[in-house]
Amino acid sequence: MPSRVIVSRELAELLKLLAHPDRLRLIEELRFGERDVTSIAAALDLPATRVSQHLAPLRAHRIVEDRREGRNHYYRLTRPAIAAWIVEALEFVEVRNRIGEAAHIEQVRELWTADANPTSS
Amino acid sequence: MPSRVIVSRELAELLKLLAHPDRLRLIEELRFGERDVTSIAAALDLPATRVSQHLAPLRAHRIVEDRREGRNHYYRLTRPAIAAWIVEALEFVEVRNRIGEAAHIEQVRELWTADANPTSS
DNA sequence: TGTAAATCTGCATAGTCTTGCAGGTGTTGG
DNA sequence: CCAACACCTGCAAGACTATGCAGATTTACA
Repeated sequence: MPSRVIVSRELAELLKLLAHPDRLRLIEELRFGERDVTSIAAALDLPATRVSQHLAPLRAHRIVEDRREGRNHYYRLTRPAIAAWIVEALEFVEVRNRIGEAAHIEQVRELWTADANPTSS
Repeated sequence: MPSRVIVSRELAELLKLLAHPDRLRLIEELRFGERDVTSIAAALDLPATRVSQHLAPLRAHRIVEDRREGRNHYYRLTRPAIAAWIVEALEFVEVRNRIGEAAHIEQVRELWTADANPTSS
C-alpha cells in the first residue's frame, strides 16, 4: 500500500479528531499551560463529563497528556505548537463574512491569541 | 453568542471538511495547478463519481474553485497556501511510527511535497 | 437530431459521532 | 471506614457521513 495513502489516512484521523468546536476551544484553552478538567469545563461552560469525554480521544492520540495530582487531572498539550497551527487555519475559513474580510480575520485571530479571559468573549 | 464560539464552529467545519483521506490527497493533487475531474480520479485511483462527490462540499466551502472548458471541469485551490498548511500538520500526526521519528516525518513531508509522480508511491 | 463523454445530483444503506445519564474508580477529610 | 469530590467509562438514541448506484445535465461530434 502506497505510503502516501497511509499518511493521508493518519492525517485525516488527526483532523477529524480536531474537527469539533468544543475540542478546538479546549485545545486553545490549554495554550498557556496545564489545566484540570473542572477548570476547563468552567472556562468553556460545558459539563465536566463532556470535557472528559472529549479529552479521552485527544489523549489516545497524544494530542494532550495528563498528570495526576491528588484527585485532579491536569492536562497539557503534547506539542504546544499545534495551537498556533490551528489559529493559522483561520485564514482558510470560508470568507462568508465578507464584511471587512482581512480585518475580521485579524480581529478573530487576536481573540484566540489573546490571554484567556475569564469571560470567554 | 460569544464570537469565539462561532469561530470554533466554523473552524471545526473546515477541519471536518478536510478530514477525509481522499479529500486530502485531492487537495495535494491540486497543489501545482488546476486539473480536471477525470485526471484527478486517475491520479488517486478512485471512481470519477466519488471525486466529484468530494469536490462538491469543497467547492461549497470555497476550498476549491472550478472553471469549465468544453465538457471538462477544471478545479484549482482557492487559497493554495492551504496545501502547505496541511503538510505542516504532519508534525502533529501521532508518532506511533517511533522508528526514526523525525527522519520519518521528513521523508513523508518530502513525499507530499515532491512533484506529483505518475505512480503515487 | 442522436449518441457518447464528463460530470453532477439524489437516494438508500451502513457505519460513525455526539451526548446525556447511570454507574465505577481513586483520593481526601473527618 | 464513610461520605464527598473529581474524573472516567459504558451504554443507548439520535444525528451526521460515506459510498455505490441510478438517473439527470451539459457539451461535442457525427
